[in-house]
Amino acid sequence: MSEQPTSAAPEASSPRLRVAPSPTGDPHVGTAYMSLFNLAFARQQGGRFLLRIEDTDRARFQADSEQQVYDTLHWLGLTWDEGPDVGGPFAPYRQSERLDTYRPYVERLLDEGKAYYCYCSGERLTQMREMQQKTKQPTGYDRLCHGKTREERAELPGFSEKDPVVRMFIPDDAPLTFEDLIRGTVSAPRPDDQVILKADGFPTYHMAVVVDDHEMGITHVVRGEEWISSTPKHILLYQWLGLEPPKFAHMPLLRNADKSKISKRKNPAARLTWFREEGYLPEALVNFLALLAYPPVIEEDGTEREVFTFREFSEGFDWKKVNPVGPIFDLKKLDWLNGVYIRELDLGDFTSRLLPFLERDEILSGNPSLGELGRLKAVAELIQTRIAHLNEASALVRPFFVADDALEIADDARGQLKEDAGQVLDAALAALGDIDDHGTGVLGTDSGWNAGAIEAALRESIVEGLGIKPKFAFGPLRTAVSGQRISPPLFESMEILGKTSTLSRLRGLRDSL
RNA sequence: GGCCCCGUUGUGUAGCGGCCUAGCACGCCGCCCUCUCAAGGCGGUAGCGCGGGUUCGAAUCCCGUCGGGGCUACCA
Repeated sequence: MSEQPTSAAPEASSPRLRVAPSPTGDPHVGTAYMSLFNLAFARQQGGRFLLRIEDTDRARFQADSEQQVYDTLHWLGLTWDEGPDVGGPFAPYRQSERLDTYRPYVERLLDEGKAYYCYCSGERLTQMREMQQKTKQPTGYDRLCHGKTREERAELPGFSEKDPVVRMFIPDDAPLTFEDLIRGTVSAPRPDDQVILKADGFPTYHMAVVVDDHEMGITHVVRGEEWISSTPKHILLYQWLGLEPPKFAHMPLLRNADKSKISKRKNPAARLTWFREEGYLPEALVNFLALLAYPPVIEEDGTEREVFTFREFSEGFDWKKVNPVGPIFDLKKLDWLNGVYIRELDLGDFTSRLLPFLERDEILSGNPSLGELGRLKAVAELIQTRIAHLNEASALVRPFFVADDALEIADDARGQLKEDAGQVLDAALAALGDIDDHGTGVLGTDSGWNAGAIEAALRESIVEGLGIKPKFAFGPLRTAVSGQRISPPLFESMEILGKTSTLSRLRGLRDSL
């Protein structure tokens, strides 16, 4: 193309990076991973980060996928400066809307003999490939169509009546090495005559990516390692078109436990939406993703710190520090990190992040009352150190929001009860019955019914009075109050439930023995 | 099959010729704390794939080998 948009292109000092997912299903964790590293560098350099939708594969296209990409990346806080939804100086950012853009580039390559039409049928290509594999030949198009007119080609077998595709005519001296920001000098396989324009008129990835990256002023192409082998095709296209190639950084691939490339089939965590469903905090996931293939932050005193913000990650970012080894996507550390972030949340924030999960699990409505929120906050404080995922909250919170007579006693909790359970419950009923639960403070907030008083009364009557060890003394009470074998701290739970509810539950279990 | 990328405890990493009897984090195991479960504290387990070189000296450099992965589409 003669009039390249050099005037509109940004200064060399201002990097422009992009992530370019395909809308072919649930957004992939790899997209977030690539976005994170792209963004870290872009922000550090004061450059721009854009989102481009690569929807050239019409067969695998899924309409709702694009919106999911927006949602999940927004959720993670990995936001873009230009994209299909927000626009930008190089719109449109959806390849299906840029078909006219690619055509002149293809025409030019055709005119100059760097590309040619291919009329081979799919069957012929498949057969050819199988034969090559069988005879242990390198696979690749055999150039049957090269230099032939449609008519000449039609005489030969394996001819397709459909519109022809356009293929690159790869020269013998095609450059096979390039500089990679992460790996240094990299050599890649010699390409075969790659299709650049499909029969349906859509460009393939290889054509579109080069044209778009150029037209959008992309300075750094950061993508997965799987693209190393096709980089020579892209470099060749840049060369043919007289364009300056961008810098390349090929990130290691995330792996399944068996070390294969991470896939949705083998790993539920390959789906980005999964993390939100499971109750992971976006900041924890971002931190975790950064830690894969990248070292911790080094403190002034030389110690390492693995918990850090995106900002810290971005400020110290260096391609040289990226480990080219593909990490196994092992969630253990993410679970720990998630707990760390959960504990760091202030109580109000933590409480409100619980809401969607409690609504989903039908513990609270989408519009809880002030009283419910107050109680939830009190419960939240008790469970904040006790959950690693937000979706674990429901089981612990539920007993606080069910009617006393609707509380279910879990089988394992009931099974733990010993013969002295009745005796313990009776003693508790008597001891707690004596506590005055009327408000005594200025606002009626200080009550005799508080965890300290409850604990003192129960210890006196059961531990000291009956001589039962604390561990066994409180088990039946826990079962009565929560219906569970494990629960938030007992005395605090009783305080939150209130005297009436607590006694009612103790009596309920007592009566069912 | 061909081409390419990669190789430090179970996982993620530090290390870039002597500071390494290989550090850190997670996990796992044990102990402490304790009304359950967590959280927290303390301690422990486990690694340079292998074989040759180079060198006074190698996890660090070179070669080979083995192993894993990716690509090899009118998918990205």
